[in-house]
Amino acid sequence: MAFEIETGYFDARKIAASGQVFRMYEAGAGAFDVYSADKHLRLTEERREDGQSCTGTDGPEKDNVILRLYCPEKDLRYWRWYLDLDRDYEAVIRLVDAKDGYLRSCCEAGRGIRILRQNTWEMMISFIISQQKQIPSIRKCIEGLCAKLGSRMEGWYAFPTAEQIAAAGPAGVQGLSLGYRERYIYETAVQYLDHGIPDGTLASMPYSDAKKYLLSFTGIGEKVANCILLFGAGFVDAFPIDTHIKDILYREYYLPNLNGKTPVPQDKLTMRDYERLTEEHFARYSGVRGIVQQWIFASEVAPKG
DNA sequence: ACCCAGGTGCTGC
DNA sequence: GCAGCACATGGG
Repeated sequence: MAFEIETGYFDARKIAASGQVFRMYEAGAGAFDVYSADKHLRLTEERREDGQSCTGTDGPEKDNVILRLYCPEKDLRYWRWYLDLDRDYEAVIRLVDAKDGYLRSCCEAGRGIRILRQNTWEMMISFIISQQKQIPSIRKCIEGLCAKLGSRMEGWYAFPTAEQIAAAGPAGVQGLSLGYRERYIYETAVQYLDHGIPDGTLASMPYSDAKKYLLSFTGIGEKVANCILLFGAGFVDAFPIDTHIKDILYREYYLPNLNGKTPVPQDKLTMRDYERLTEEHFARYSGVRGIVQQWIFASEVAPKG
């Protein structure tokens, strides 16, 4: 079944390349296959040329995209929610400090990127895999894991459930180039079956409780927890700080604001220092800092199509 | 051969 | 609390 939705601020290619989702593939001009847990969506995107391609000015693009969702009717609500179409991203763009030229260029480059509301369990395992890996390699590992342990669908594999990973035993996660993450994945699956999610969904918990819960799993630390909260639980204020974001914070917000003081070398800055930098310079984006983070990451780190 | 990748766990102070 | 190190594997 095809369902048509008019929207604005949507760029599927940028979303697919933004590093937040690993199972979203371009399948020809303006068409994308998205896989989430045991669901599949074929998405097409048609852009109306409303005047010009807004380079320079920041005039809001109003409902200039027609999305077509091809999926079973019972999944329509899931995918609509997944795409986060109800959030006003133009309002977030309007928050951007006019004096912050760097961030202005990032949000222009990142215009059209929405923060997807992905499956929490899938994000837990995906971002455990992501540590110390590059995005193409992460994709390969995830597809390998799906093919080995996930349910076979028509022409693709579902993301393996915690039951499937745990039932396969420690050997189930071997032979997939997961390296030292094998243990993290297997143990997290077992722990997930034990603890479950305390009270329904992470999204319904207070932020700090949700984070504490995630940190209790083997292989989930501060950075991975923030990615899960941001991409898999709807906490758009979560701000994952990885090596790239560290470099950028140091270059764009630490060095230019020394006021004559002698710089501390970057490898001397602690995690607290980076958190302090974010607090200082991104306070005005409180509540939506994850969106800002994604603009930065996508415009500077993610593979440029 | 060397360095790095969307880091985390463990140890020792 | 925070530093220092080990941990697999693939790619430049």
